[in-house]
Amino acid sequence: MIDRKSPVPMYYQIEQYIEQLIESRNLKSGDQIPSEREFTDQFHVSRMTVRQAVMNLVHSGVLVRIKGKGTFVSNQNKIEKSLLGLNGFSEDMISRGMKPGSFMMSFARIRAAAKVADRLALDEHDDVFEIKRTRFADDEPMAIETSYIPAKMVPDLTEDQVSPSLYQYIERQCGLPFDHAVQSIEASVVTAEEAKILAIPKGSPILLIERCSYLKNGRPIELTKSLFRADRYKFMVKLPRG
Amino acid sequence: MIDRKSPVPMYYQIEQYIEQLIESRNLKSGDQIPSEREFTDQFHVSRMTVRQAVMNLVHSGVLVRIKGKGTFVSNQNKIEKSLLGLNGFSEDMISRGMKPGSFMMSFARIRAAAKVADRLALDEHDDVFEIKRTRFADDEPMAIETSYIPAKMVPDLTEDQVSPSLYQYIERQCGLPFDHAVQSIEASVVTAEEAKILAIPKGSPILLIERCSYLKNGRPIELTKSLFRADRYKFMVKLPRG
DNA sequence: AACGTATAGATGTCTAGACATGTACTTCTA
DNA sequence: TAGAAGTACATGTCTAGACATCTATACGTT
Repeated sequence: MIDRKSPVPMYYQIEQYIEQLIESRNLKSGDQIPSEREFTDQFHVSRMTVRQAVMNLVHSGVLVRIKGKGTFVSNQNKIEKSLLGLNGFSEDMISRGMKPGSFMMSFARIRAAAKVADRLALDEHDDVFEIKRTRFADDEPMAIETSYIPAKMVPDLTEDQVSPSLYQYIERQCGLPFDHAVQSIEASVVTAEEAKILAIPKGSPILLIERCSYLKNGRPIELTKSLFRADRYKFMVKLPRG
Repeated sequence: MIDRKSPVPMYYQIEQYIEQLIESRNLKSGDQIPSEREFTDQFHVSRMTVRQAVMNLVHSGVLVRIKGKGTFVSNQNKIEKSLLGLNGFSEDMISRGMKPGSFMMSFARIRAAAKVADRLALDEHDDVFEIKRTRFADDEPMAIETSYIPAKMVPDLTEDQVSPSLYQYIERQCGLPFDHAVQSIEASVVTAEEAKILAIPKGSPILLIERCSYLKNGRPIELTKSLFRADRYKFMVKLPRG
């Protein structure tokens, strides 16, 4: 179970062992894991080494410790998790218990406008894919979304690949791992045209969300501007301690 | 510097000492902090105790360690940090390069309304402090803020303590460490009364932000509802990888 | 000048204990 | 029967070391 001769530190092997127990559903949310003493006996390592493994998992939110009681698998549910992380529209709607839908209004390869080129750190003459979609939740229009993606990063992008999940295509097919996104949220009121698409009265308040996603290497990979109906959509986010 | 008789653990005292060095700009971004050995000599504690303090700050992103070289203050710049973390109005405005101001409209100890009691996990008959403030940025009204704090958690709260920094009072004076906050952001339009306070036209769009802060022990400690002028304020957030 | 070795000093991993504190339960006592 | 005391066991804090590994530098040797 634990290889003392391995160059992989023992505390890390124990970490992986615990995570694997959770992954394989041998331990479920809220379950108590073996005590430090039990791990000490099981793996023949000192208590401090067990603690190092367990504390790492506590810091990353996988486990929760309660003094005098024990250590438990975090029941940080999916909705909490989705508040913390980077998700596309579909994942967002699913975590809210709604059925996501999408209608592509246009898909084109165009020269990047100055503002877009600036945000995506491109030269003026570089191309981007521009994807305009109306987004639905439970078959009602929820948002208007316009995405820009540098053509040189994802040269073979087609309309078909966008539909299932743009994020998964970029991450898995292209092997470009996401790192984080910076999002800005403003309030505004709809124009007549937007009101028509979203099926809401003229002058209704809307949430204007702009998101720029970055890869692990620091390069921006996607800029998305979204207009959400304010009567149906509330943006939620969980902020860790400052 | 370090009080061995204090019930506050030594590793935590060391944590606060290091954070204070950074706060007071004695240590700047990228600076190397004293080595574990030096702290051991300075505070007469064992190396493992120093490590516990330092590793906590590494896990929370304040410090970065490089094997064989040393431990350094994270150069995650302020604006990045403020996007990721939990900040009060004043910190938020300062990180935007504006001068924060505040006018207290009311400060009272009242019975919690049902909605507030629910969010703060209180009984119906529990008291809360209600703090209503108009917030200014560069001497112009920017937001209307109403905060609720359970009276039993902070029984001795007075108007004077709120003014400099409510967060610091709770965290340092009361010894109640924050863990995270959950924030929801909606768009709406102002009422006549609100428009007057914020000095904007009737029917202007506003950002309605509700924040509930939680302590390390999981208990909610603060509920704040804010109305921000949409023409001046944009909410920004950094989302780590999903 | 280029390369390899030695060394100092930093963090990384690990041990085998100690006592403190909180929780749950049992047992004793008034 | 209610409350106090005890006890088992959990995590929390802390020690004084050990050896490993990595970085940077100094110093020889070729």
